[in-house]
Amino acid sequence: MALENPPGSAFLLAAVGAHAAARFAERVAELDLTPPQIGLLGLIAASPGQSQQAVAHVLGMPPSRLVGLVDALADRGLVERRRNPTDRRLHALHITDAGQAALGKIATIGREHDDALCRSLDSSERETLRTFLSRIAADQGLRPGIHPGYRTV
Amino acid sequence: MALENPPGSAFLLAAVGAHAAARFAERVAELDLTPPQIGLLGLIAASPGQSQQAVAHVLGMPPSRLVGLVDALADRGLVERRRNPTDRRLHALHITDAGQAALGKIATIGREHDDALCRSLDSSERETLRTFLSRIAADQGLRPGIHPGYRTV
DNA sequence: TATTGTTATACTCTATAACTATA
DNA sequence: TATAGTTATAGAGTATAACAATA
Repeated sequence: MALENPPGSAFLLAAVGAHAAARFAERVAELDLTPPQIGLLGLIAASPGQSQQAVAHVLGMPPSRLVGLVDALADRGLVERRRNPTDRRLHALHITDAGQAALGKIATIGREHDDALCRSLDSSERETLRTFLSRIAADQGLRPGIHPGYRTV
Repeated sequence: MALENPPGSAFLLAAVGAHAAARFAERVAELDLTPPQIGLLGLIAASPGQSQQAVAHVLGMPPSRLVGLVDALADRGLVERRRNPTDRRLHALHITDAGQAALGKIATIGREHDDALCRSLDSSERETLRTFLSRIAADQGLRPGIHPGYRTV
């Protein structure tokens, strides 16, 4: 889209945001994890014990898609499914110690990523940027910490 | 990715950017155009007469992918392929009057989209946001007006 | 009969590589 | 032999819908 001169805020946001997402995906590939898997891991850590249906609903994705993501994390021992004894249909999702350790590494990578992306802004400018982006996110109905890319479009 | 509290700049950028891109795609669907088609249309308008190979290289996509995009725009009469008489292998890409008209509508939609996305910022804040984003884009090697989503990852 | 999780199927998007026409 | 453009094939990712287990 080479349309406006200079480009508008929305185009810049989309372009820089796509770049940020691509660079983050590159960095975490080192851990053999994808951004969707990491988003799920973070959500399970933040609110453990939820059913797959509940988590899928929060992320705005079909439950069938969640199965594969949980499989990948469970195969590696980062999360576990615990059957509810009173209603054996439910699989409560919990993070493991290995999962917590992985989240620690991810947080470090995230900070490095943040610094590299915003190295052309000083610390006060970064704060201003975060303020503006948070305000837009809230105004646009984005839930904090949930990437809208999960949603059905 | 619900990892940091509060979320870092990179995550906010990726989330807000994905939201911006999704809303823009919704708006231009009314014209029966997709964002990649629009990006190509804008590039052809900005530098007409280039070969498909050259355009594919600028956008960072395989030439085979460009064929389908050009087909879609040419079928609708928005662009045209002109064979180079001295080297008949080359197809120079040009925008048509209908293509220019479509770009006009797209620009209007883009401004509306920009206003809706940034309605929680005043005009001076929007200017600051554009400044910061432009600086990040330049620092990160993003070429002005080219969406990095075209690139091979 | 309703609900949770899973699997099966089909569809979209894309890259790679084969092909053609021109040089 | 080399290059521009095109077509064919195959792979990834995803949604929809069918299915099995449990209530």
